Amino acid sequence: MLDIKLIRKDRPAFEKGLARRNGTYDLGPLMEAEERRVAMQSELDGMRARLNEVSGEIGKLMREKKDATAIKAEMKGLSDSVKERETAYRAVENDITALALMIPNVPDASVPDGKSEEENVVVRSWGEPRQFTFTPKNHQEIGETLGILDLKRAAKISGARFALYRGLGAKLERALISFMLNTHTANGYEEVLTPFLVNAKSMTGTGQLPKFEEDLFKIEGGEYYLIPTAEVPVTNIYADEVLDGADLPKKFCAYTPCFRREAGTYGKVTAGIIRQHQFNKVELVKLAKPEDAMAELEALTADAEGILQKLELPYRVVALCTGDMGFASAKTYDIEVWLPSMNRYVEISSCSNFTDFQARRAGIRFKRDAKAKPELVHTLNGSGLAVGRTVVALLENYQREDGTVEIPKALRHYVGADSIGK
RNA sequence: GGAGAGGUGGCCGAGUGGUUGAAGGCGAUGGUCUCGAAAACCAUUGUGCGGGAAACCGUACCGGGGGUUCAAAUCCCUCCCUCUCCGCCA
Repeated sequence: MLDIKLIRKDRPAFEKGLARRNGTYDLGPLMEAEERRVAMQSELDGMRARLNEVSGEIGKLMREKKDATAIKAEMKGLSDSVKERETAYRAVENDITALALMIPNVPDASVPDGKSEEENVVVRSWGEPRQFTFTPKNHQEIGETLGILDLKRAAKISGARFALYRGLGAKLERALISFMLNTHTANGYEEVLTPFLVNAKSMTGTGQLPKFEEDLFKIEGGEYYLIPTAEVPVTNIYADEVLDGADLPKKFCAYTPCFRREAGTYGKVTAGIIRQHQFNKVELVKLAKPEDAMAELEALTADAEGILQKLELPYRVVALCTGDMGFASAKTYDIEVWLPSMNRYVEISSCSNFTDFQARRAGIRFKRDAKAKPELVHTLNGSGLAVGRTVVALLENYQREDGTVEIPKALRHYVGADSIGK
């Protein structure tokens, strides 16, 4: 959510920022409602002041055993109209909230302009795509041949876009989760294990609701949503709290499964386990002081990259352009890993600075010192990494001509094997 | 699932329907004292919104929502959450 007070001060700046995104966002209805709200509040406050004053006088009269019937009757009228106006005021407030929740974050000045992912900017690359002396297979073929991936039976159990890992495949997935969490905790992130079902308030706090409900799985009965990312439960850990500025930045890492409807993606990658309704992910989340947030984004991205470096997987980092950035983000880097079967880089992590956008929705604040006013923190997160896609990258990049797969050195003692198959 | 108790300021904890934004304690902050510290003492100490350059003024908030009343932390309804006991269960 954007800062309505700030919009009031400099509306053109916000309009310019929003215009850089895809889609058009009209601040008109929001600000008109806000103007109405302010006028209504002045009026209401005045009425309530009068009511409070006279009520005090009535109290005095009653204690002195004097008659207050007439003045009571008069106040009944005022009291009733206050209630009427309060109802109208609440309606306007609700309108404002509903409108404000649908407006995306303003892109940071450093974000490149652009309409679509075509215009994202490659920031850096690491590692060289391997030159194969044979035709590399895709991960599905490798995995099924090795008996570590059984998508047919996953489809039988659940349906399309689900995975069944077996044997060393299952162990590889588990090993990666441990490896990632251990790496991140060594870098100062606190490991947390969160609920995988959350309420609507948490989803609203991070921005999945109300606008993107169709992307989410909702539990029948209406109480809970399955998390689409650990970002939701982790960012909301300190919702409606005031943190001590000395404790910032807060750094968390968390493993969770992620559940996504993937509605409207029928045309997109269907082969293998690239795009699933359920996948595992290790997430990094930070709560930072505003002035530190951009530097923390760089550091967080580097921490995510560290995993790929240890696994010796070639990747590149891309700065998303304004047209490709997510709803809540002010700046996003995608990390893309090289996939031989597709002969291109594919997203394996997305690292974003949400500035105060989520913090305002979720009510996450901090105090610089004991006397200071509370301020909104800035929130950040990034995948560190998507585990399923890491398996894909490992299988494809480390495949041998004989169909076996080497396990990268950093992972061997987690898996307890040097290779898969043989 | 059955029975009961409770949700008040950063924390603990009072609170008879009317000078209660809320006693008291702890903590925190500033000060006095001290070579310094501790202790003691004094003072200050919530958040949102509106107005104001500011001092400050107004208003709302005692789990959420609704109601009764001139007036609600206090009464009523409802929802949520926490705790205790019994049952069941990973």
